[in-house]
Amino acid sequence: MRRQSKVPTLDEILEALERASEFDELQSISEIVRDFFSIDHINYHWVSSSSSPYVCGTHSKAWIARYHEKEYLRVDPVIQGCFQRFHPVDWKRLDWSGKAARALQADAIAHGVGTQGYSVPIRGPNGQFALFTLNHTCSDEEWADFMRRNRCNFLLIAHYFNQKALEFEPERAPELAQSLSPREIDAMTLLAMGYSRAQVAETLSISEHTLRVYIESARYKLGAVNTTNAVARALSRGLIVI
Amino acid sequence: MRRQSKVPTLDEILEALERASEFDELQSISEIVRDFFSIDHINYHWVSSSSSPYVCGTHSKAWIARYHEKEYLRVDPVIQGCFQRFHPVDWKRLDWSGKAARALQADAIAHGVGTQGYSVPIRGPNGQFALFTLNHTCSDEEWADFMRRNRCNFLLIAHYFNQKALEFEPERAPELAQSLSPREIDAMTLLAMGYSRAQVAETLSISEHTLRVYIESARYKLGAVNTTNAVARALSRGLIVI
DNA sequence: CTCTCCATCGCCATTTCTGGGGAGTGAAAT
DNA sequence: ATTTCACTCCCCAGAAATGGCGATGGAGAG
Repeated sequence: MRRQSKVPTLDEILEALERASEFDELQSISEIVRDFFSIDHINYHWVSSSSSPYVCGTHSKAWIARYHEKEYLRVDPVIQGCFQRFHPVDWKRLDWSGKAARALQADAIAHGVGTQGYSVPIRGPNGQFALFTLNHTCSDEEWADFMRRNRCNFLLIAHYFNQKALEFEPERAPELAQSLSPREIDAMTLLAMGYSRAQVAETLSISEHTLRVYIESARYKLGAVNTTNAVARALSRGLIVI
Repeated sequence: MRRQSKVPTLDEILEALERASEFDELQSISEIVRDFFSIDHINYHWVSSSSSPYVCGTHSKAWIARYHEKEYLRVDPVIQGCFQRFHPVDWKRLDWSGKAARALQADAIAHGVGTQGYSVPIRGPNGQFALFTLNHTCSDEEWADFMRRNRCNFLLIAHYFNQKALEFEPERAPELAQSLSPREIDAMTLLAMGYSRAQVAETLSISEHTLRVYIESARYKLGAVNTTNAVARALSRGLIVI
């Protein structure tokens, strides 16, 4: 048994994650994970621009502040690339050709993020989306080899981090019970597909007025101020899919 | 090394999953996984009401057919429970009190599904959702102990199954879109947040006419027919976040 | 047996979008 | 150096969405 040794096993790290009862613990576990894998940085980032940022990891405070200040979230190829993928992705495989993306990249390296990156997308209920990211400075070959050996571990650690984040932020998904009725889902889906109200009403074989009741009702349930916002909220909560 | 033995290691199972190139292979790997864990059933189920069902595993064809015939999808507490959760869930912890749910439960047991169940929710891009389920007939204590020991493995296997399913259904993946300009992203984001055009224009400190040019331009790039559709597409492609 | 929620229908006035024109600047890319 | 593209500004008229009023019947839950 290695229980007494200074370096914990992966299982012990997962257990520690499971036992964590407050945010600060995640922060210190981040450092343990980083040391365990002997890499420069690990970072957990719950991606959402509307609510307060939810980040923990070993990146410098300066970098995190700058990331928000510059609103890099909007142009980050890591975010955009991972959002469309299921599988974790090496940063080298992303598209950094945009001007804003290159600026972000240079800024990140200047802030000591590292030259190599690997991000695991994680998704929870209601369209929740987070990234678990590893960073290091080393050769491409070393990095690829390291990833080959450890990516399963990263999947698990990412999962545990996200589980805790969801636990600590229950207000993120509170009025989930307010799901939409089947007709409301139909209406929202067709609207998201670009149908006008008249077309939706015809498609659903109901009067346009009835349709409006559904839209209003969905809008109310979603706390949206107009149809576009209702569709956006329904989409980002995973209530509809287009 | 157990490489030569008849029973594969978990790593070998994951490798086999990774190598799989067609649907039928997943079916046979399901049986290997079932035997590996010595349980009654394992099942991978891509949950989607719109497209054709996507199921593989060791449940009987009769049960799968009945599940669809009876439209149990709509009332299944496993689906409803897992859809709202991030963490895998034991079927005992779900709410089986509804009339339809109890009928489903009785029907499932009659079809040999087993008395114990454990389902892992998995989510991919664009609201993709799937379940990886384990079933067995044994005591609650045995089941709980088995799950404690193996749930990390199930997370990984579920992930690999889903990865393959997504690979085999490429039409679900949206074409990687050309990105929007910063101003277009601003416009789409604010529209998604429910701002009217006048409000967006004021927020961005531009004329409403200019704003319209951005919206039109984004709409064209996204292949959208109207603003709501453009916002929906931008959201589901991860170009904007709200 | 209520009570809530879902599904369905109607009218009117006002606000907001949409689609059709056109035009000039500066920065980046080829 | 020429082209491309992002960004900015302007007008108008018709189409579409919104807000507020109200109503009936049925299914399921407590």
